[in-house]
Amino acid sequence: MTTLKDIAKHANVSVATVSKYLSFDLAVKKETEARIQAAIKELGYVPNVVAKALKRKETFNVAVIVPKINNLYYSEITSGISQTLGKHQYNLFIYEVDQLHLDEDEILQLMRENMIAGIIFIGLFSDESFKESIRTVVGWEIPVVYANRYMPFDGFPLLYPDLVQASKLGTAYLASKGNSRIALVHKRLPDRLLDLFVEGYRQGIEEDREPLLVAIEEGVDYSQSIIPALVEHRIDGVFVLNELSAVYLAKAMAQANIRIPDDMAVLSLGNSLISQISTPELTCVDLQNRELGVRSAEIILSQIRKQPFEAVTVLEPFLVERSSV
Amino acid sequence: MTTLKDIAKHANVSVATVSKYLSFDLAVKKETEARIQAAIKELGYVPNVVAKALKRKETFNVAVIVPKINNLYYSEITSGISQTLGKHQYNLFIYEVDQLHLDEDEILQLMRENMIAGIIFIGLFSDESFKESIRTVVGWEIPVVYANRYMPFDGFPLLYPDLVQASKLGTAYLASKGNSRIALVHKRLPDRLLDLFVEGYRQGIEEDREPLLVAIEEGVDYSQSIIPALVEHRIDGVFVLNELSAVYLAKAMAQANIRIPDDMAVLSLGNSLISQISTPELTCVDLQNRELGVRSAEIILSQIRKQPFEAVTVLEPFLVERSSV
DNA sequence: TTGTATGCGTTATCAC
DNA sequence: GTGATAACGCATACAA
Repeated sequence: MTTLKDIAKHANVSVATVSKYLSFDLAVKKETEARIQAAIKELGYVPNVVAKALKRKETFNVAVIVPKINNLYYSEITSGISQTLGKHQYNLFIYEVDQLHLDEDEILQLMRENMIAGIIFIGLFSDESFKESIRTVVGWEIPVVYANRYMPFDGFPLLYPDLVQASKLGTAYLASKGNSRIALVHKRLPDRLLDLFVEGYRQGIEEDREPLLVAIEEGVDYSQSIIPALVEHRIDGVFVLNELSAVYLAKAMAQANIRIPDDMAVLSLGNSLISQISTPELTCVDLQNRELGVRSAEIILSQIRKQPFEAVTVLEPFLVERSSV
Repeated sequence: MTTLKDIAKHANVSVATVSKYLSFDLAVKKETEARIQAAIKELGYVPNVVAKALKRKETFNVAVIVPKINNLYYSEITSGISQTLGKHQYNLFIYEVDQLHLDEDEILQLMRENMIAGIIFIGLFSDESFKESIRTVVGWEIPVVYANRYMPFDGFPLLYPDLVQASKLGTAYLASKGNSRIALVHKRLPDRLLDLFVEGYRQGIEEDREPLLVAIEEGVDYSQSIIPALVEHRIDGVFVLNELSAVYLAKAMAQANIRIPDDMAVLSLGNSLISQISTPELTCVDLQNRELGVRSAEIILSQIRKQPFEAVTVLEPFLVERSSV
């Protein structure tokens, strides 16, 4: 392993000169530059980022804490993060909380021990996961962003899709296709979030009417509980607030001989591969997950570099037409 | 930031004592132990892994180099790796070559600069991606494994599924369900791999007969080119060597009013969520991707710890019955 | 324009 | 059992 010292000796200059030259801190004479460059090439110098980090008290590593890696929803976000960090020469640590047997506190401990430059938390829709952890980390003055989870600003940068707009877009589209009795189907969701969707629904149908809300309990049989509820209320269009559930619901409809979209239209929230693969292919609202990742990374980088950044970033969803509405 | 030095001062012992005590190198007196523990608690000591790495010339970071993060096939492997590394207190760096604008050499350079403890390359089926990079890294004496890609042993540990067995399992299952004219449908694949699948096919049908091989070119319309070929040869069962292609093929069949499995059975290679979601749900051969990840991580750890490890690990696939065969 | 010296927080080698 | 002290590879304040 050749070090700065070796280069310095070989080039007949001091370590400081080489160090400064390499970090563009110092204009050296053409001649010294040549000698340094020659030494670097001859000896095959590889800078030691670890030593640099120790000295500078700062690494080039950013951590992403994510509920699940093997899930297209999250991995789209992660991929956006990876792309952006890579572009700026930052490395990406991934911690999958689901699989890791460590609890959150242990993970956070790891962050400090490793002098992580910043942490991106990717939250669940369904609860305020990580919120306490984020508070802790903020207390340590480590740059943080909280992505994917809607909540009022609480001192750390937030990024999430505009859920009201998403709901409005979806509902309006269903309505525009002649569906007048639209249900919102969702997995367990806190009231605060559900209210957002209901608000968007109202804006979408341009009337002051409440949608039928159907909750999917864990492990239910769609044909036993969801479908009958929809039929009973003579629903002609469903907006499913979870992509996978939309797929399963569409399957259950097919089994029950309900034609999509003629008997009932199905629109899903989220646009990963699975909406495309489903039969029929699902019309959906795209939440811009990749962009969410990209922006999260940008905000973390701004913080690390002590540049200004947005406290709250709201992503604008858009509609993707396929054949289920 | 409190350091060993602070602890030492506060506990009235030397840095060396604290260091050794904390790394279980030294049996200290009950009394000194108490004082050290008290100091650690009072001052809130957090060990500095970066300093440790510099001193020990070795980090606890393992890198995974993967073609694509947001792909269930790869992310299942990655998740297995993450789980296993986490269990052993190693951190996981992820580099997505597709998205990163860096080329492979730059990524490798990063590995050295960061004193990565080991690298797991996840290869493509379709070509010997990364092979040259791996050679380079081996030259640097960094522990390496090559996962997912079949090839003869070449000096570094290999892990891959038993493709012959996978093909045999699938073919035999198709045959057992009364399908006698079975085609192998695949995306571009090197001959060496294709031979493996053909070999498995032979073992599966227990006859010395060649299967019909249908190649899917990039961007083709399944109903225009693949389906007619299958119909023309009066195929009654297809084994699709790529999960996503299987889904698209099933879709195309439905459009062409070919009933699955009655007119034609479809079996896919790979068992991610998408086989389950497809209509009909696809019977498939599971390649054990998560287990592949787990074992890859174990082998990297063995290398890092200079323990013995398997040079070649072959994963045994198994059949998952659903309704497309 | 270049060099000297010090320290980042830890481990490891001695010595006591 | 415990303590000085010298590295690890680099950056930087201060000299020259």
